[in-house]
Parts: sequence; C-alpha cells; structure tokens
Amino acid sequence: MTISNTGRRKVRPIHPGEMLREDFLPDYALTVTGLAAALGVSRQTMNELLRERRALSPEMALRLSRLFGNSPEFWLNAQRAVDLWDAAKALKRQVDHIKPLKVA
Amino acid sequence: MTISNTGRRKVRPIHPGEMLREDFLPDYALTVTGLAAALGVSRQTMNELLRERRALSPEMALRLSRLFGNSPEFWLNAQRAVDLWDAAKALKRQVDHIKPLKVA
DNA sequence: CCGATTGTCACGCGTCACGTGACAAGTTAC
DNA sequence: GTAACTTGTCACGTGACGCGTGACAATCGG
Repeated sequence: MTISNTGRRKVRPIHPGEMLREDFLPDYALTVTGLAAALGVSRQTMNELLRERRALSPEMALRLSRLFGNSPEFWLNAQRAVDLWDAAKALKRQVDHIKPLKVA
Repeated sequence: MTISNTGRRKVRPIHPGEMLREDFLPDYALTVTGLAAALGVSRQTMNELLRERRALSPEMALRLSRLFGNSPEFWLNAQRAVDLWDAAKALKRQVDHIKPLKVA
C-alpha cells in the first residue's frame, strides 16, 4: 500500500509549496522572481505559494507541469492530500455523524 | 493507458454532480433533500452540486465517501478532471508561452 | 382539502487566489 | 562610495465561489 491513503496519516502531508521551495528551486537554480516570470504569474503569487500561505490552484498546476515537464496531477495530488487532511481535521465530528448507507 | 489522462480529452469530463444525479440518487433511492440531510448540509448546497453549478469541495468529498463507503479521492478525482479541463481550456494560450526547462 | 415535502430561486457572508504598488535590504556597476 | 537595480515581502483591493437562510410554486399524502 502506497502510504498516500487519506485520513490515516498522523502528520500533515507535504505542501506543494514546500516541494517547490526545497526541491525544485534549488535543483533548477531558480529564484522566486525567476520562477514567477517563467510561469507568467506575479512575484506575490509565487511568494505566497512558496510560503504555503495559499493552495496550489489547477491553473498553477498546469503552469508548473508545463515548465517542469511533469503532470498537473502530480502537483494537485500533493495539494489534495493537504486539503483532505485539513478538512478531515476540521470536520471530523460532523462527518462522524454521517451514517454509512447499507450496501443495498 | 487509462483514458484519465489530462488535456487530451475532447469532451468535458463527467462532473461529480452528474454521477450523483444519474447513478447514486437512483441506486440508493435518495432525494435531493434526503441526501442533503444524510450529509448534514443544506438542501441548496446539494441542489447546486447536483445541477453542476458548483464544484465538489474536499469537505463534500469527505461526507460523500463516508456515506457511500468509497474514498474521498474518488469524488475529488472526478472534480479535478473537470477543473483541469476547464483551466486548460481557459489558459491554453498563456500556458503555451511557458518554455519547458531543460532536463538539467 | 389542507398541511407537509420537494426542487429551486434570491440574497448575503466569509474565504481565497490573484494582481498592483510600495518598501527595506542586498547586490552590481561605475 | 554612491547610484541603479534586483530580491523577498507586506498591504490593499477585487472577483470568484462554497455555504446557509428564507421564500416560493408545485406536488403529494392522509
């Protein structure tokens, strides 16, 4: 089982901004400004993404996948993992009230 | 190759609201109101999702997966497909301007 | 026949991704 | 050594969107 299973993780999944900041920026020798320019977005947008202050949007996933040659799903998988982790944490009580339907 | 590959599809992927409306509602004999109540959300929220007027949120994916016994990823995969399809359509020109980096 | 339920609309609220403009600190050029 | 530029970051405003509430006509059940 690939540990990407949701809701069972104890620690918050890696934010895509951390991947960018820790791996991609150094590997490709890019600055925040340079990356923003290469993607065609504002420096502010990249800055906030790198600092994990905002989520990675589908549009951003498209741009990054084009630039780095990977898939948009790669980026969105990472974002979805943290989205689900955060949502599960916030909605745990409410979701627990939902009674699973019988298999019919 | 599973045809879930992104950007190559000619037709817009199935919206999760259509899945709910066409498959799950009939199979489980649920009404919009009944589903909303079972999930703990407002009728308006379910109505707009079923009519494909809004996207399926991570929170909603959690609720649905709990109710129907499938994974949140199942629902979010469907939503992501349409998000990417829409984004690719809207940003095509801008994304085409991005020059892929050399493999370094 | 009347009350409850159903699907849908209009409205307002809070959140969030994004761009623009500005700023201090650091770097480069001359 | 100073002037010009670049870098990361902050503050502000905007449009989009998920969600709940209240109201409505139509339908259904007792």
